[in-house]
Amino acid sequence: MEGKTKSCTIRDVARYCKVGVSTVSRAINDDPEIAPATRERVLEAVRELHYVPNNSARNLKMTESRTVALLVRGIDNYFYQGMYDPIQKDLREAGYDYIIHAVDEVADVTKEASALVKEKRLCGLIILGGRVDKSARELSSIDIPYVLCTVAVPYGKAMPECTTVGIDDERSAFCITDYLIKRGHSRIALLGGKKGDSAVGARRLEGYKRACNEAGQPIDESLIFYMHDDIPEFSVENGYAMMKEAISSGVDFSAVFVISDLMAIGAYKALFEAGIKIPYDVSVVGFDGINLGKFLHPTLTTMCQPRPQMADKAVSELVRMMKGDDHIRHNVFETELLTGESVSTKKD
Amino acid sequence: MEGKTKSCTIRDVARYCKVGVSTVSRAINDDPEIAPATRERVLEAVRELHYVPNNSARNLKMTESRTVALLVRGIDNYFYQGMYDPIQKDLREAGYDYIIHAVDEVADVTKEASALVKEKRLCGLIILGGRVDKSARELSSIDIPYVLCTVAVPYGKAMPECTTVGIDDERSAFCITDYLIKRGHSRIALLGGKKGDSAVGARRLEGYKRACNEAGQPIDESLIFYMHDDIPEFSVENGYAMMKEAISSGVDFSAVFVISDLMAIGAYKALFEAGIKIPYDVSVVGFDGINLGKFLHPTLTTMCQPRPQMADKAVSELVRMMKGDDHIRHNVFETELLTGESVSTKKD
DNA sequence: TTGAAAGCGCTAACAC
DNA sequence: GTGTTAGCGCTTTCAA
Repeated sequence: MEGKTKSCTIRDVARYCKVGVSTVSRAINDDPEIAPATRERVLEAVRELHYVPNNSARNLKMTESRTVALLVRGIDNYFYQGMYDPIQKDLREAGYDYIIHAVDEVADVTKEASALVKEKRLCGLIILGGRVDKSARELSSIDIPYVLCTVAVPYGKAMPECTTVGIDDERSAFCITDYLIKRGHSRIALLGGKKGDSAVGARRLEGYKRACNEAGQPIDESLIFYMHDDIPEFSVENGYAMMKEAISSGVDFSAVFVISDLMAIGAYKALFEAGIKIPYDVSVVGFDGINLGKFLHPTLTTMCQPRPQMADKAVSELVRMMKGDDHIRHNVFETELLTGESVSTKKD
Repeated sequence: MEGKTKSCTIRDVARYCKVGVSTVSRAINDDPEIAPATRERVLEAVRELHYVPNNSARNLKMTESRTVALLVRGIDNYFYQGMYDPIQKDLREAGYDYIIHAVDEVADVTKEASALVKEKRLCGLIILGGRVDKSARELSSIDIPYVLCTVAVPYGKAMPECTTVGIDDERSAFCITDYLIKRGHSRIALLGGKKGDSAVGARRLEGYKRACNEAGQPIDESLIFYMHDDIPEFSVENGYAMMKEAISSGVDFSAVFVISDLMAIGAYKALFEAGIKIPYDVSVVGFDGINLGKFLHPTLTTMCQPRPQMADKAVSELVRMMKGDDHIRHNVFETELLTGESVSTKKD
């Protein structure tokens, strides 16, 4: 058993094989102009010595790479499931390596991004999730092509000056609320975002309000419930707590619009525990279109974000830009109403 | 609007402020022995120029860091939800920075780990998920403290020679199968791992078999179902497909042991669609103890892996080792039977 | 308190 | 084909 040897460098390998460092470098980089015999000898030594190239040094030296990073904010967000695979596949097919770097909810995406770019000599970047606000300006310090995918833009703010892939939250929320209204519901509760949220929560709230307004229904603030601050955002648990709050508030409603499917699962539970039958007593709609919705009972009616297509687009847009086209584009995807069994038609 | 300026370096900042590079270095690293006035001036320039230090160069130079990496295999695995937070929090409290690096299912964890260690000058590493098989030997090339958390060790293989945190899959599977047997079930279907799996799937299968054997029940191979290769492992969809297969096979069973909770959600759906009532017609138990189980209807009986405690332990073990204690320990956590409403007692 | 200079490990010119 | 060598951008002695 060897002790904690100071990790060996390219020079150690070179010395070991009695060759120059560049020969070792060539061997490990599959340089064609090296004698196959030498290459084998070097590679053998590499294995022998457990040599692993120091990427920092490598990245420092190299002028360009074929590496794209996927920067994810909120790694455990169930919503992204189903996006990693297409992104990875598309990127591979386009001939790029890729790495996933996750940052936690509180991290500064912009900073992480800049650091990552420098560190890895990235040639492209996809930022998944997060929001763009005051730090948006600083995004411009990223000097390689990048695209923002499903990144929330606070209501009222201008779109960032970079390529984006997303949906129109306001419009989608409008549509699904309108769907409920068309089905005869006039008292629709909203399980929304955090109080004071200015991103997705706010956009979806706006859509909800507009639908009510256009249908001539006054907004009843007592029908609007906000996420609990002490429970993770957009979680099942939060949906459960919010729905319980709605029920115990005693306010009357025949339908609920829950702004995320995961929260809707929690809402289901709260309704069930209260003996309220979906959709007979109360109709429920979610938002996102995660796969779990189809496995609920009753299956969940929701607005589906076309995640695989969005993932594909994020990659194709990035590839386009990496090839030199520095046009900025905002790709707004249509959401699709996924009809489940959780909504009933109300006849007065 | 500035063009794509070649990203600026410490020398650019130095020149801009008319100071030496080391002064800039001191400023950005909060070196105490620098005049506050100079520091401010430099920091101002840093902002002005959008200067971001190149981590590769930094890591290359620095001899030690306080950075720990969390290497996750299968980033979209719902199971890990609830582990990121404690790990992050514990690490912060212990005074370490940390980064999350995700590798996809097919990547070579060992290689990624070695590269990451060198690249980031890590002082510690937690590997979450994945399995240890032929590459186990090469783990030894990681020359910093690291711990394997919820990493599957193939059946029959010796435990790796490093600190681990996990559960006894065989024993846990035994317990929950035994629980079903004690509740009067004698024909228990198993929705297991992939055919030929040698890790968790195999261990849980062994536990199932042992429970049957010890209860004097012969193993009926027709009761054992394997994951479909064309559907993601351990997914809801796979559980659904497997359960459908079990139902349509016509084989008789009064209970099902599903080796993951997520799969159990799919199984629920298949049973429901077939008009089979849980737990009256068929009892269902899962494995893992993810939060969603409590939100199902009926709530899921399952073996709960104490994820937060495992996360805490992973960190405390790592910290212990980083402080110089190079003792290896295998921490095997007890799983806990979480009783839900999905199991009925069968009286003959 | 600050600046000059020596590398960290690697790649890529350039010589041989 | 292979070796020598000049940096990549940074931190860190060591002098001033």
